[in-house]
Amino acid sequence: MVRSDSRERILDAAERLFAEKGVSAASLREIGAQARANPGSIYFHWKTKAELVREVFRRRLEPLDAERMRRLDAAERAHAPEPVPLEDVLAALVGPMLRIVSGADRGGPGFLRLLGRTYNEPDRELVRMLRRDHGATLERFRDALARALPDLPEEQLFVRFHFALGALAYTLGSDASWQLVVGRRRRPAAWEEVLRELMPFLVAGFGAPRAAAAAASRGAA
Amino acid sequence: MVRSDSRERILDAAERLFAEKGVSAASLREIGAQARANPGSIYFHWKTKAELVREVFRRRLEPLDAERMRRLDAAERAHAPEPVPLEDVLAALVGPMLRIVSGADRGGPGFLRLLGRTYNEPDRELVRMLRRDHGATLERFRDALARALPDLPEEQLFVRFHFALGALAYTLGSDASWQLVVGRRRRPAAWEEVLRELMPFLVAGFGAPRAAAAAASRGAA
DNA sequence: GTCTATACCACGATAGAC
DNA sequence: GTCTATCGTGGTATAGAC
Repeated sequence: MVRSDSRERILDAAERLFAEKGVSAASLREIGAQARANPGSIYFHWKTKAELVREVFRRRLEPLDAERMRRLDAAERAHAPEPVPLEDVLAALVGPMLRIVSGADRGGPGFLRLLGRTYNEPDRELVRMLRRDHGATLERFRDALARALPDLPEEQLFVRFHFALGALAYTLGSDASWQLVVGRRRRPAAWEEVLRELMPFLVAGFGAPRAAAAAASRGAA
Repeated sequence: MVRSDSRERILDAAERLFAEKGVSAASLREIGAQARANPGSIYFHWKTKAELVREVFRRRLEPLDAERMRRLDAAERAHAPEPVPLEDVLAALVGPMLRIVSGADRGGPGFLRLLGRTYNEPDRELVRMLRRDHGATLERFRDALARALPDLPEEQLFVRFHFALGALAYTLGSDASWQLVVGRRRRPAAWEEVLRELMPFLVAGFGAPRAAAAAASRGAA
């Protein structure tokens, strides 16, 4: 408590500001101000801004990834030698986010917005960092999806996984973009509900018939 | 031609740099350098950076939106008093992008990446501008989707439209994010092919059973 | 219409007092 | 461990020569 209280305050403020204005637009000065800490003291805890960013993500993603893995592990055990069904794989991927959204986790929803935006971030270094630290989870789920859909050619599976991540990231990251769709109406539903709606959308999308062979698609029997 | 050659060069350079590094990270200095024009002369053509950004978008989106509208108009005429089928609505939305991607339009693919990213941009002003200038198209397609899916409650339609735009925006905007999915493999397919794959994914997603039922569903084909 | 030069400010980062 | 003070860089934008 006495040790380093400001450290946590800085992480909280950084997370909030990153989610609100984007990582690059949020300045250390402003983070310091919101955390009631001096911008200079950020450099006592982290060597650079990038290190601070990294810890903001790690603090949230490590438990999130761990729970996703746990749920996928459990599903794999439950289905014995059979592959885990598509719905259950997706539930293990998306479900743990519901928990964070559901509010027990202070500031969690803000982080999900940040996360959604960051996957589509132009900053190469940031995405590379995210992948180095947390890419293993996505790879594991990608492989689980491949086992759940053995008839879908690998390349199409990758593309569809990409679509799914897009729908997810956009849903999480958006805020302003809701207004593009919804216009002046009230937001259509609480986040929890929206994530629940996402599931059947993705299940159906993954199960869709293949695109017309008109594209002269290569490979893939 | 003689008149203001640098003006077009500046727009091209700005578009390229916005797509590559993001709107806020691309500086007027760098834009000027790439356009072989002086940063100062940008201010002869536009009052602020925001005005330049606005024109970069307008230059591409106006023809794109016009073609989308034309195709939707044509589909509506073709289907007489019946609503346009879901696939055709989506084709009118996504199809015109294929043209741009297909290369006749120099720099077009770069713009699509920019567009995809911008819908999820933290910068409130930028999104507001985009909506003011080009939101009418999305509203029109949203309404066409509502007519194509009369049994889907309005709120769920909105949410699914949002998912669809997310998959689309992410697909367009990504580049780095492909690597998250695909790992070290080669890029799975040309963009044109990927957009074609998107169609059945979205059609199936829109046609999915409602969420409540799916929560406990097992063994869906 | 395009250039050079520059004002002015906010940024990330460092040094050193306390 | 936190502060103040400050450095150098690079951002948007402007003034004025050509």
